[in-house]
Amino acid sequence: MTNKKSFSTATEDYLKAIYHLRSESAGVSTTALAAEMSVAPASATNMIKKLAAMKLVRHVPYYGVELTPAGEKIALEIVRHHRLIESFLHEALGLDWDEIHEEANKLEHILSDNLEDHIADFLGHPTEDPHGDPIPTKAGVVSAGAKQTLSDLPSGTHATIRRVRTQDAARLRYLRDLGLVPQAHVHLVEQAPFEGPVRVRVERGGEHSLDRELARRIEVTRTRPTESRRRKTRNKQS
Amino acid sequence: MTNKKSFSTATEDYLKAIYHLRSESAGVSTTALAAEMSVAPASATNMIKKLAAMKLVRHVPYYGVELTPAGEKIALEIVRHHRLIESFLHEALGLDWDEIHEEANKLEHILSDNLEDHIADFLGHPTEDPHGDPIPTKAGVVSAGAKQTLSDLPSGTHATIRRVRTQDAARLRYLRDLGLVPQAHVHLVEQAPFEGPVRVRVERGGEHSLDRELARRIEVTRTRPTESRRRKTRNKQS
DNA sequence: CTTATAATTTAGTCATAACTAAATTATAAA
DNA sequence: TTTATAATTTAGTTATGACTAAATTATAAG
Repeated sequence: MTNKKSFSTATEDYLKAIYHLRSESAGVSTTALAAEMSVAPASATNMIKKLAAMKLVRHVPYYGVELTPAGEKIALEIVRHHRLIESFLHEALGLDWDEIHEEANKLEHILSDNLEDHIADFLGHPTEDPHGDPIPTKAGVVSAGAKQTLSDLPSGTHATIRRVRTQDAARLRYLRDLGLVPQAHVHLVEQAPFEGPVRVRVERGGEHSLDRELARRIEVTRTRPTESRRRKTRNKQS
Repeated sequence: MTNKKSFSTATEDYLKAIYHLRSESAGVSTTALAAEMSVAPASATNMIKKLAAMKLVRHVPYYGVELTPAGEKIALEIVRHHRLIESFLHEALGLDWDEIHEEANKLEHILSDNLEDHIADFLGHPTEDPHGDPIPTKAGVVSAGAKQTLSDLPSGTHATIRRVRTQDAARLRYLRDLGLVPQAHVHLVEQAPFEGPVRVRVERGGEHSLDRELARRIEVTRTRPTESRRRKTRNKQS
């Protein structure tokens, strides 16, 4: 039980990147991986070969890579670490939600099992981080996202924000200032045609126009305007 | 103001080790440094030359190294990080005091200025960590230790434990079980001759014999017997 | 004053993970 | 089908920081 293999920071980062880039259809291309890692394509090729030798990825030259079960296990562990740390930094230490991603990128690699458990206990075993990203369980189970985005909603509908898919600090600050954070209730006022902006009213906030690109990064679930919403009181979801 | 140089983990660890090994008199020997770093002497020599080239240490071949002001500044920053993290892990997350040293050894290198500040705020800017080790200020000021140890106390005296100078997990667990932790009040029952054991009674704990070697690692300040102690023991001199 | 021993340094290797430049393969256009 | 372009891989280099073996320097004993 003491034989928990240890991998380099670089190895873990590549596996995490592949995990984030993967899609159902095809493998992850060398170029995409290199871009995600901010590294020259040749460097990615090199690393891919090492990962393949370690049986953490499958590599079909000129086609792409995909994670093996062993590789995915490590990737999920890192993602769990990352999101637990983000939650902790936000909840316990009051870091802003645009600061936590970069910190977590460094801390995720040196989080011991023991410390991970203490943090999870402290937080009450959360299932999502401050951006609404699901936190994999220790066993490696991730709750499926597959949500609508602000960009998909018909105008006139109401929704609750569930997840904000960006780690860009400037965008995150902007969205926070607008009140567009997970659990916020919004009313979709208008969808401009021709991929134009989306107009939303934020409960307890103003009305704002959002770039379509950004709107697509905001995942929501539709909600009906509730009694409590109309009365401006807190509402409990079932 | 954005130009804060960044050093490798290895560099920081060597500087910290030199800081811990330094004495007023002489430089730190290559062998001692290599031992502290668990590295071959030749590796230490190599690193010393790099550190000297970076003007972080002064090196007199075959004599030893010592930190330059620049090197000491970095060492103190790492020591501050280390002790703040130890405090945080203990206070906020409830890790045992024998677990925190190893965790802090990893975390100290990747603590951002921002996170450091948040942690210090959270803890209320403590001046000592859970072992009683002083936490350097941001400016690099360390409160002097220079205390008596349990080994120096005349028998019959009372004292308060101020600092426990070991990071060995097993010893720390042992001392904690005996109640020999900072702020604990003790009564020195007997000093056995010929470097024999030290017998102490711990307030709200039992009476124990401590190896002289270990006793020397426990720093104390003399205190007069408290009300509660006097009522119980009815035993004084001084 | 030599010599044995201990400490230290030098020299040369290895592994990791980045880089550039050149070669190769795949894909799309003419 | 040939060819231009884009993607990918190969080859060789670099910087860190560890290692061993050999050479050097300092120290203490006879």
